[in-house]
Amino acid sequence: MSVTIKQIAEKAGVSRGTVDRVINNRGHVKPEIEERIQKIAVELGYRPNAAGKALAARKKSFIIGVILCARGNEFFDDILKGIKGAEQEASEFGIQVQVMTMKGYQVEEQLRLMDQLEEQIHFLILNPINDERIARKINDLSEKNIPVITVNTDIEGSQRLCYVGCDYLKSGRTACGILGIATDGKGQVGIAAGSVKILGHNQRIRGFFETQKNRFPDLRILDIIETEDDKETGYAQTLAMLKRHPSMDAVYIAAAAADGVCRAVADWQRQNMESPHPVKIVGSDLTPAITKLLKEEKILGTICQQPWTQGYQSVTLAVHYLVNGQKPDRQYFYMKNEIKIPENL
Amino acid sequence: MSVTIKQIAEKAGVSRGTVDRVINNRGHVKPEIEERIQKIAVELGYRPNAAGKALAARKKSFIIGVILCARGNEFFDDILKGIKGAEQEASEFGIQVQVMTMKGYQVEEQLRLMDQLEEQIHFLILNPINDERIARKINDLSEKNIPVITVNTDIEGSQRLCYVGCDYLKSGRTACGILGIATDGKGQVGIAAGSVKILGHNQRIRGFFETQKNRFPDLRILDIIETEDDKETGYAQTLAMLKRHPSMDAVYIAAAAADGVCRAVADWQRQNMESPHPVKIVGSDLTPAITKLLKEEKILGTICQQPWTQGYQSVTLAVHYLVNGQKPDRQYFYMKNEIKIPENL
DNA sequence: TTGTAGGCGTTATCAA
DNA sequence: TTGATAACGCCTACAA
Repeated sequence: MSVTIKQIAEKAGVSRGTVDRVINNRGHVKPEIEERIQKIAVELGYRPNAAGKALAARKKSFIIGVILCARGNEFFDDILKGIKGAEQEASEFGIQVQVMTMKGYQVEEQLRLMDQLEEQIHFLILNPINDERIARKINDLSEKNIPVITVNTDIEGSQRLCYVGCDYLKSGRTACGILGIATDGKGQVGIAAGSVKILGHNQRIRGFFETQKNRFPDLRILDIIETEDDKETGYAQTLAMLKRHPSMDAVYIAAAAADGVCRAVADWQRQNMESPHPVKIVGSDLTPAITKLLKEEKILGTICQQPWTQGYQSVTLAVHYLVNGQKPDRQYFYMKNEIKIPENL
Repeated sequence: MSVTIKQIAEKAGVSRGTVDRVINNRGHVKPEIEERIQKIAVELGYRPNAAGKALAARKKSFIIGVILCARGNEFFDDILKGIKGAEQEASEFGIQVQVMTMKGYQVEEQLRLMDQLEEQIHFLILNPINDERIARKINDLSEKNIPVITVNTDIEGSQRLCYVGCDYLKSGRTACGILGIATDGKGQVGIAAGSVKILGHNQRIRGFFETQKNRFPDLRILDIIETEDDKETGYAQTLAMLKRHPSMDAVYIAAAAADGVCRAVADWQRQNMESPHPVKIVGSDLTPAITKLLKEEKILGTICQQPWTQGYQSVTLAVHYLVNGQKPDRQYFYMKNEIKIPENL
């Protein structure tokens, strides 16, 4: 049976209160007694009981705030589900979760939401826009004792506790690995990014190049376009790219707008009567749209990033911080890059 | 803030004890009062607090027994780690976990271990040998109020509460999907199973055939051998198979003994000077041996089955049963079939 | 059939 | 600086 504070107190000949003060570094304990208690705790292998903590924590009633650029972006649905899942657990600690979503990536809007939440919350989970003003606001909150965790996208130059999300570099490498396998290392590849300015897409492309260089030297990357995460732009840009490079036989979609890209490929194949050949496509994430394309075998596979876990884990880390006062033990909580094909959906 | 038994008691004008009796169906409550309390509980959306339950459960001190055919099989290391992870959680409920491992698959040995544990435990997690005597023993234990969960392998004709483990059919389908992609749907495939008598390997092969038929009609399955999960047998059988079918250009390893198979392929490629061609290999699971083969690019990829989660989840389900008296809500807890290539290790 | 009281481990408050 | 006490939500033995 595991060791309790009570047992330590008995063994040390002090009250439970004193042991609690020592264990949680609350001060107000005579140094020699502190030392004795520490020693006994280690000796007995004391591990705090989470259930006890949970019960005691209910008297405090903290609130965790969440801001996501999720409106009109179905990719975030799974992140939201993960947050909902953790909310149940948080409520056992008397902790509430307040989620706000915004549409698009306006810095002003995000700053406004942060200001608004500031009064009510004790912790912030943020899907940040990579802008200096946001970074400053994060630091501002941190100083006011509202720690921040970034989720899904990270931001440079801020004091966020940690980042929970995709390892975009690895995601790009994995995509290249799959296209390398599919084309016997000889693919003529085009890349469709959302915007090369978006940090994540940029890193995916870097990762793709890295693996191309190291492992598939005969694979060629012919072109990179930007879809602006928009179907129609994606369609037009992809079609133009295919016309520029008639030998292209593979496409990596490092962003949303997979529908547009796939439609362009299909149309081009229909038009390009003189030298028809298949174009192998690898996508990113697993939205309903992508699932459909997978099942219809319009794309070969897709590289996913555990969105549910991103939501769940960020809340769990916040709960752990609020209940135990413990910071996350590392800066980066990277998700797995899961490869999905029709067979293992 | 979430609803507690106390709040329900106040609203219903009865004591907490009575509410507890109703909520947990302990009987000894006047029907009309029972009904009233039920109604209020639903109305208020009562959800029991796990922390409170955990604390109260500590007074009972249950023991969960685990039997695994894990000795000398490094695949089970991750399952054991998952069990260790859940043990921590279980100990907060005052529940202990007692693990026994055995080498090989002797029915007698497993029966002996089951007999031995029977006296001490309140729940059994079993990696069963698919034999009728084991099934009978499972039913025997169930009647003695020791429920059983099967892990990693299932058994027919028993009353185990549920199965936690790999969806072998899907695993085989996924392997075929990858080899289909890698060979442009035109591979000449050999399959290396451990033994076609092992249920899991058999299902993997069935899954592989299924996808071949439905999605890759031009892919041909030339031969199936049995490695008996032994390196040397695997080597010899594979070499013989390659000699029988010189056109073979892909191998699916549905079992352990990947080293032997890969060595045979390498040797054969060295010998077969007249018509050299690459042989693409897909494996199963992610043991240290397989990881090495992946990194050396001797195999293309491998299909994994979340062994850690198998261990963790089986214990969690047992804990949940013992603490809440609730049976798992389904018969099958299937793991994801994760595709691993060097880039997303 | 129903209510009361004490305890599970931890923490906060108040008194000494 | 330290100790005593009550509370968090749930369960159970015992009393009424």
